[in-house]
Amino acid sequence: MAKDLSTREENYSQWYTDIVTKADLAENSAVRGCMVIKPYGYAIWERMQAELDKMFKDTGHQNAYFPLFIPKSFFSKEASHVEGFAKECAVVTHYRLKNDENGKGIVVDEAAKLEEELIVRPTSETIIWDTYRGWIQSYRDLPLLINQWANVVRWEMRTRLFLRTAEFLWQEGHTAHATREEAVAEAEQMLRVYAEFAESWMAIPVLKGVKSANERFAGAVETYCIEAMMQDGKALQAGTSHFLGQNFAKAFDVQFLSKENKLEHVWATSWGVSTRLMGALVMTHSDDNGLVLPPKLAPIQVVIVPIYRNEEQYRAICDKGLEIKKQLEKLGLRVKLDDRDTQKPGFKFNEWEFKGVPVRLAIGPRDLENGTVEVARRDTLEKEVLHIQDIDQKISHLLDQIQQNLFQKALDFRTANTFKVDSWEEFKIQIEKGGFIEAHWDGTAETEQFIKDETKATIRLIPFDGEAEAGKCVFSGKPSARRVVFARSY
RNA sequence: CGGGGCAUAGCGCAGCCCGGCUAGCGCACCUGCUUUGGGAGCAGGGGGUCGCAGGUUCGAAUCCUGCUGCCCCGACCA
Repeated sequence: MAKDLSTREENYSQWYTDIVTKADLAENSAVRGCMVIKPYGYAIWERMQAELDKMFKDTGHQNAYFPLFIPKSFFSKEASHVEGFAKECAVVTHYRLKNDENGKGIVVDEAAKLEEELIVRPTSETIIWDTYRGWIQSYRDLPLLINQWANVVRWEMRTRLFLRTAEFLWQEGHTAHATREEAVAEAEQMLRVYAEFAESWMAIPVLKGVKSANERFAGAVETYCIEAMMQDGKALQAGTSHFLGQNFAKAFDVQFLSKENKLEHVWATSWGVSTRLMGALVMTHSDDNGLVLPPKLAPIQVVIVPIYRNEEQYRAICDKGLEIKKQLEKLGLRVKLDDRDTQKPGFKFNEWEFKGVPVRLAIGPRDLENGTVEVARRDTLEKEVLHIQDIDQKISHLLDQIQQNLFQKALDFRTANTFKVDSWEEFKIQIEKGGFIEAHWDGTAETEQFIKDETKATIRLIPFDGEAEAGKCVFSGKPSARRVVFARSY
């Protein structure tokens, strides 16, 4: 049915690219590694932003904006942070162009060299902490709870639309607290916010946990994360939240006077999700017929397609369609009446299916006579005929059902592809098949590295809700107190 | 930065080995008529410095040399 689309079976990564480009979410740009997010894709991102922003504000955060450029010297102040990002920074060295003396276009004016080079932010900890020094004097200034929506640049070798691009959009929260406990609680709280968003809005089930030292954010004391399973069995980190300890406060000399009149360094967190979530959304729900969107994030939740033979029918059916649209919009639904006279119904059916619209209503002459409408749901591709007077209640209910069904399907898939493994032989076999592996680990970086080198699998997280269970490390045989989750990842 | 491949209409490709008339096909696009309950049919039409620069030749998309760009595979990563 869906022509021009690879199937997941044939070529999973081609299938992903096909959906992103053909559903009009994004395309590659003239700039290597950078994408153009197209209106339909951006509309989904805006819906994500709107809900996340509300969740951040509900938890007491305020938005602000910090510069795109960071003085190079700021980067060197936190040792492990520099080390983590140095290899992928874009650097601004000059501030002026001029006409080439030989008449060959525009060249960099070497006379306009910056005294101090500027880094295009790969993340904003350094510029933000340099700023916070001026904002924080006393415990009365704490906690400081700030978020920013921004673009960042990480010069990646290999890029893929949404999943890894040289420039991407994200939000980064940066908070300052008087105590260690409060900062840890903040990092944990924001991870719960992310998990809630992923599960309730994106219909993506996620595991919550802590990263191993190898996978920790550069400059963090502890990194928390949510991990989702894609349909090819690989893991995708969907959000991270970091407890930064006093690392940045010390590097940037951010101190406050406590109630006891003692000068102390503040405690910090940072947390972020990016346009990568768009990739997660595509890879979690979509099928071989195209994109599948959860109703809560779909820019169009219901599309109405009129079917007609002549001008007279066209007008009568579009009138009815408009009536239904208004009726549904009163319930707060996002509805589109596709009254284009330039495409045939069959074309429209396929197009909206490909674009993942959760519910399609078709109205033709027969329906007009019978007072009915054909309802098709994107997730199961099932169709039924309803009486027009029933659609008010039924459509809202159907959208809820679709939202739940998508979550349940994704959860069932993850459950079916999660395995407890207790021997190294079994581990090597299972990892080839994909999915999450729950195995014991001796807690050493050496073992983790060895497993990665041998199998390309990494520890995705040490689950929060993992039950204590004594066992032996799947690789070294040394004692272990709990299982951790291994997988190959994006 | 190492290994491989590609560059011909908006997109996808054929032609190149073995040089030769006006460079072709599918999709898309434009016009008209018939159509419209799962990607319409027919007819007509528009669109190309064959990546760039040299060379060989009577003649180059095709052969030779150099350059540039892009893609794929590896090391890095949300």
